[in-house]
Amino acid sequence: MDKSILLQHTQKFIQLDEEEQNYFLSLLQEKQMHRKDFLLRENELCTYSAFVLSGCLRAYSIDEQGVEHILQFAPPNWWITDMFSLLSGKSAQLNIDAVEDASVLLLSKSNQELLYEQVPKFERYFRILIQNSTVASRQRVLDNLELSAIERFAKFCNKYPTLINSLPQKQIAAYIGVTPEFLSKMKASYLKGL
Amino acid sequence: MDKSILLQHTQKFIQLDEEEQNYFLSLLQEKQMHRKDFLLRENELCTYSAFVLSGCLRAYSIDEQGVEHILQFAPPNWWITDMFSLLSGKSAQLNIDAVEDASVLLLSKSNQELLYEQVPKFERYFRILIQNSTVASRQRVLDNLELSAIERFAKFCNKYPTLINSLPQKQIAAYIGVTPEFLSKMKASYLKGL
DNA sequence: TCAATTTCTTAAACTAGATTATTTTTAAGT
DNA sequence: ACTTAAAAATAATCTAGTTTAAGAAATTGA
Repeated sequence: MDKSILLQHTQKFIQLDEEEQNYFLSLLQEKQMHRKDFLLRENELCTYSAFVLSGCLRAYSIDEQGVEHILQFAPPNWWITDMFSLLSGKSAQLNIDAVEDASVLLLSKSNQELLYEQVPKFERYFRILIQNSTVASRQRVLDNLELSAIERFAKFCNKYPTLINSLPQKQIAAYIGVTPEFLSKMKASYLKGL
Repeated sequence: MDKSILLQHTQKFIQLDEEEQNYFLSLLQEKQMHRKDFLLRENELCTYSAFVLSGCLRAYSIDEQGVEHILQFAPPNWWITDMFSLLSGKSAQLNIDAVEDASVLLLSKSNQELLYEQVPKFERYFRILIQNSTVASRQRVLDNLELSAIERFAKFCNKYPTLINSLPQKQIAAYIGVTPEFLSKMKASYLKGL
């Protein structure tokens, strides 16, 4: 699988010479995943971040009643990890698996630290990504506070137009925070309104 | 007001020599605030981050019906800003004001960039803070998805035991995502249950 | 210190969204 | 292609949390 899309991604934020690019790639490990394969399970230790080359992963938790709640989808060009576990060294609350066949590049925590030491520019690269991620998750907190279920659904459709068709509706419901039954009902009454 | 608590804070994450410390402090501007004074208003451009020395600030948005939704409280030792506006240069959706008399240190965006150039260690300092902030806001997204209002209230009490007494109940409601009336009701039925 | 404003409580009526259950449709694995 | 399982739709019932309203308590600032 072609790793150049990751280099294109880094180039948006920092300038790397040939040697730095090769060093970066040498720290990564490629992995092919099939639908439903896990990258991380609850209670394990998360030691990797993953960059998605193709396919799609998701990060989710399972509550006491066994219901899944999806924190993040990662289509191509996205990083995904359990940052809490990765940083704290405590066991993960999140599961990460593939919603469809996927190919990812893994960066281990120790290699990431090595990378920061050898090529300090990467402090900036990851700082910027994490900033964006903070902005996004804060916005989602606000959305949950101020928007109704229908509005959250509409926003999801605008934000992830590609996912909307490839993803089971059930998982969209688990992301926006409603039951699958209610999402179905919302769609029906929305279509009726046309 | 004593700026040393900020230096103590940085020292938890990076080691600075005397000169670097003084340089850092020279980039900061102290500001005294009274209760209800604004640091930022919706639709303005956010150009500062603030570190709270004493008192308490909050960041919130106001929806179409005029209802406030609180994204963050910032007691002493916390940074607060509208990261979206600061980074994008677009106008703020957030208001930031003081919930009680406060004293803060302001770091302008341009001084922050200067700081990254002059003392690259600060890339690390802010990266770590932002990482923690991402972890916290992602956890809050999950909490909103999986916890009931009572559970969110209990979690808030555990997490901010000091705020619980100094803060109007109305604002706690605006943070956990319920109406003040329902929070009052929850408290009453909880106490009855004892 | 006292009026004015804001905050808190209580309670009844209401609604967005959950739950449970059944049927139909779609997709997956062999 | 076939079989089994998973996902989606529909509908009736139920409930956590909202809305509206009005009085009591607490803060505030002048």
